[in-house]
Amino acid sequence: MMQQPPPAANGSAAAGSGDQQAYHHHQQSWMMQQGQPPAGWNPQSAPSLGQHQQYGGGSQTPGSGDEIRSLWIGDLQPWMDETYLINSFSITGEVQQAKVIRNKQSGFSEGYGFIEFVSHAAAERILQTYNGTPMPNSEQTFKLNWAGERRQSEGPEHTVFVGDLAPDVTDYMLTETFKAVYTSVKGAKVVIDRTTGRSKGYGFVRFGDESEQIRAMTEMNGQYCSSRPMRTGPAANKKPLTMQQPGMCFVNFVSDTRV
DNA sequence: AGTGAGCGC
Repeated sequence: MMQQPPPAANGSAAAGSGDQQAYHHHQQSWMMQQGQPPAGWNPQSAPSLGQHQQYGGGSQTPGSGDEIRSLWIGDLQPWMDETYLINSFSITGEVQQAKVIRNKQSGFSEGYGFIEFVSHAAAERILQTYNGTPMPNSEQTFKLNWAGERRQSEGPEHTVFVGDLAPDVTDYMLTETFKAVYTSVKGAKVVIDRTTGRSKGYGFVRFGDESEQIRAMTEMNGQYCSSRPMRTGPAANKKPLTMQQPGMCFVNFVSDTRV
């Protein structure tokens, strides 16, 4: 059944063990090029049907086996496979295996996956260190979270839609642009086309404070982020907080003033 | 161009 994993996979772990806090160099890579597959990427051999590759060994099961050692990772581009994920964290020497979830029919990546580390502590360290930092060979940043959880539910949030974004605007830039003005900003997300890896030119900013959200919709309209003025407006809420009666259409709280 | 979306395909 389970044979020894390829030596190469474990080799990196061995090499990286020891004291390695040199995780990454966190730079603002706003100026990076649009995400492109690395040179080695071969589109012809893209989806390998039926092959679920897992790298690294699960041989060493340290200490308490019930603790969560896996992280969920999202915003993956089609060319980001298990090897890419392993390599992304191999410097830590703490990654054990990675799995990209693929569509069974097409074999294409679903855009997310799971990475297992040697321990809960290791996984937590990686989560803290890497989340939100630039991914190798990509303009995107790591989107990590604990496996087994649903999306982070940080309570009720108030969201503003932001359009007309310049192509280089990242989550970080958008977040900071609003944070500079509004203290309750929880984060921002620029919508990325998963197939191209490029920004769709719009995104969302989440506020903890509703009054700030309301203000931001008008105050930030026309303000610059990167090279272009933004356009702000109410965000259509696709995840209703409560069940609503079917067929019953609730009031529009905000008049649609976007043009 | 224009209202994301992500837990084991």
